[in-house]
Amino acid sequence: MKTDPSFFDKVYEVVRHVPYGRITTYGHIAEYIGAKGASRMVGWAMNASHGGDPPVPAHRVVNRTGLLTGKHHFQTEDMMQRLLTNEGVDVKDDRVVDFEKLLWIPVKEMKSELG
DNA sequence: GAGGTGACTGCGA
DNA sequence: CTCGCAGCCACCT
Repeated sequence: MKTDPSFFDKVYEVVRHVPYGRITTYGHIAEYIGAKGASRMVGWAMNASHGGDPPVPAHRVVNRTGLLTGKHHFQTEDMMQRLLTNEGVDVKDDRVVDFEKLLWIPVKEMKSELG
């Protein structure tokens, strides 16, 4: 079908599946939608997620090092960190503390969900 | 149709 | 450890 969901829609859906108090990375999202290596597109999609409906918790998406690289694209630079801390995710120096523990992998978690 | 952009990632020095 | 380069692919002009 040429009317298949856009690349962006795939990204949005995965991000929306990220549970509360959890985070994921661009690479894992890209891999899940079959665009492994195209992690840049994920971030690009996030930029278009503003005003999306339903809203996309872009603040739960960070780079592979847990760094809040996209915080500059929020309403305010401290918005991303604030949202994360609000969910119980501790952030320090623009990095997610114990981000590996809070890391949520769609390719892994979503698969289990299907079963 | 062609060129430029980007909220990333991996590898080498 | 830090710094730089190349690959990746959809969207915009």
